[in-house]
Amino acid sequence: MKTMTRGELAKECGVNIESLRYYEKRRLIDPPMRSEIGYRLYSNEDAARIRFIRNAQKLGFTLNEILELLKLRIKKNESCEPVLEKAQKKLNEVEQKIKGLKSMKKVLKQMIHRCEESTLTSDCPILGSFESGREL
Amino acid sequence: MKTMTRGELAKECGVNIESLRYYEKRRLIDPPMRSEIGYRLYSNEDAARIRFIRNAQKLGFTLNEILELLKLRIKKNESCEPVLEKAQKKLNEVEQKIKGLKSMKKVLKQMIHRCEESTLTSDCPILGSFESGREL
DNA sequence: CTTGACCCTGTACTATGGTACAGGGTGTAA
DNA sequence: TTACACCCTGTACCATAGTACAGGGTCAAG
Repeated sequence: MKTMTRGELAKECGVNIESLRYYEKRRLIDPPMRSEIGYRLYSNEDAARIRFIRNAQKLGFTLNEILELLKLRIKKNESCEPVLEKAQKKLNEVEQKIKGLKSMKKVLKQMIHRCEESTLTSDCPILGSFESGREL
Repeated sequence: MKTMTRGELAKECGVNIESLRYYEKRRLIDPPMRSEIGYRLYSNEDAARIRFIRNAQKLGFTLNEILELLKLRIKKNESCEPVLEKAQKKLNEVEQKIKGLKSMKKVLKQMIHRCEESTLTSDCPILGSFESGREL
């Protein structure tokens, strides 16, 4: 299996080299294999995990939430119940976020439209964008 | 016009009373009117602004980004060009976020499905969820 | 055989986004 | 008239998520 050093992985995933150690400390990634002289050796799965973490962060999830997401793996001989429940909860969160982003999208489009039509008004559509989405 | 004190606004918007002062310092809200004895008096528009801020935060925008969004108001006698450009940029960001959330949604649904069907496997679908969305 | 580019550990510092006082004023209700 | 719930300012503290050393090891190229 192809492996990467810390610097290579950091470059590959576009993260700071120190962040990798930080994620390891926070248990977001498993302690990687070590070479004979003690260098960390990362797998492609580690890379996928790092990319997942960065993407999820951009979507507004905290590292703790991301840890929860990552723990949602189904292991053999283990009850599915708790996983199912958490996955369902996360799914709801994700759907709420999508909803919120869609209203933001709508309002941005409105603004772009107004600009293009030169319908200059001083009221701000952006403030109304969540009026009916307070529960997010 | 109906006004609110700091405590009332905080309660109304479900935020800590001190956060309001913090947002004022960060210029996310204008310095509000003051009563004769110096109490802050907030309008309904201020409340909408606070709600917008909180919602946008949950969607993964930083306070600086939110400030950018809030500045996207069209003022009379002002060129629309820069607003248009920024709005377009923000719109792209929002669309990318929606994309990312949709792939996360898909993968969560998959997991729920697997759970329900008791198709226990040890491979984790979550890691693949962004494989084709690295540009987010 | 040493210089440069990596890696290791531990620890300290930073930025962001709050949150919590301390010390003081106001205003109404018992 | 004093107790309580508010408000004010300034400043200090906190958690999260990194980021940057210091001090030291490894190894390939010149």
